[in-house]
Amino acid sequence: MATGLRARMMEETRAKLIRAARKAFAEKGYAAASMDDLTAEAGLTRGALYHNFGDKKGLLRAVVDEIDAEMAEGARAARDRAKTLWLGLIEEGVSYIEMALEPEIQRIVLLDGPAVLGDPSRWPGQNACLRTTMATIQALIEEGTVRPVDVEAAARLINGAALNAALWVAASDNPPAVLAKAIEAFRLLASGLLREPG
Amino acid sequence: MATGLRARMMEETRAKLIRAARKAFAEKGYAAASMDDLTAEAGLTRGALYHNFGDKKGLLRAVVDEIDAEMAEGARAARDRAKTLWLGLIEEGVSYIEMALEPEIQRIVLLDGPAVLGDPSRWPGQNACLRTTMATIQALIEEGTVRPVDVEAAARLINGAALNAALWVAASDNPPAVLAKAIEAFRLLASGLLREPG
DNA sequence: GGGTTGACATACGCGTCGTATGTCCCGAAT
DNA sequence: ATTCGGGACATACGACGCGTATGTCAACCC
Repeated sequence: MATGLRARMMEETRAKLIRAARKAFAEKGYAAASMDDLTAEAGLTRGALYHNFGDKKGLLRAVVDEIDAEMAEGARAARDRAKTLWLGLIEEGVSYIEMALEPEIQRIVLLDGPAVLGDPSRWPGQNACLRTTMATIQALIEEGTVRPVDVEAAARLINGAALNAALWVAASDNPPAVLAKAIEAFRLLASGLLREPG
Repeated sequence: MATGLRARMMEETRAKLIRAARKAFAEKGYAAASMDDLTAEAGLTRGALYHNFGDKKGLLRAVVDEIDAEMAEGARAARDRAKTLWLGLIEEGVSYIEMALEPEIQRIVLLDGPAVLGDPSRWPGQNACLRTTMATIQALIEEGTVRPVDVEAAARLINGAALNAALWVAASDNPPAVLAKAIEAFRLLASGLLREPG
């Protein structure tokens, strides 16, 4: 590949900035995070930031894309561990609920992300989470397990329910107990998609 | 009630500020809305703002509470127009989806609200929307139509799915068509709560 | 090895929030 | 009726943060 020295340095600084941004955005929220402090923490200045990401929103976009990819990867792993495809869909949802308990994901992806970047389904990072769920549902329909339904609509609703549940769980006084209730309700709701109710 | 002149003036300025805030927050978003412009539009200055609402977040809280109450009222009306209680729950959800198509609700309640004020279930304005759905589900369980399930969990998931669907619909290229798909998928999902699948 | 390009630092202007201070008028007490 | 206190709102001020414009130095190309 013969990646020149310039390019390697560039990737390094981008990585450092994204790392610092994940920390700052998660701890203080997007609005309260100072670009001066953030870049200083990364051992750089705002010059590097505006050169690499254009503006503050650009940095958030990069951070969200990275986390989104990690979430999708986790969900896919959860799905593949399940015995059947249908249980895979359930585990995928449960996985989202559990992942969203992490403050970093809460704050950045679920709260600030949509507010600053707009509707998640329009994110250019292609929204890996949504695509993963859509693929699973598509397969379930072809398999005959799930009733024919618009794949994107179902995926959106399922993910929306899961992520919203996670927000609720994380803000509750007793997360473990509430998590159990949320998962139970999620199973019930999801079963509405089944051709033969289980 | 013998409300004094002072109190009446106060209510008037609060109302004027909230009116201007709804407009500004909806059009420019919370972050980009200038308190100077906003208060000027209301024929006042920032002094009135900080006296009545404490800070910018306080104003947003007041706005969100007002809109939340209006949404809950609309949902209740939709529910009461339905033939059966179960159809009432569906209509309530559909009502949320349709209401959230208005940019004002989108921007203020669904995007900026959670980002600035945190998890909606913790909003002091008691989250009228959620309570309305909870009441409906509770009645459905007592009626025997819906399987026993944690009421708050079910309501959170149902509402989350609906509102998330609305975000998707509003951001789509062809809202009417997408709206139909969303409603269809919503019906399916909700039917998962039914004791006897229909 | 000199010129060019690009990555990043530094310096500045502009706008905004929150507060501290000032002003004026309603309402009550005498 | 006059005075006085307090509350509602206006004005003035300080601090901070974003984005841009300008500067600098090292890496690539010939």
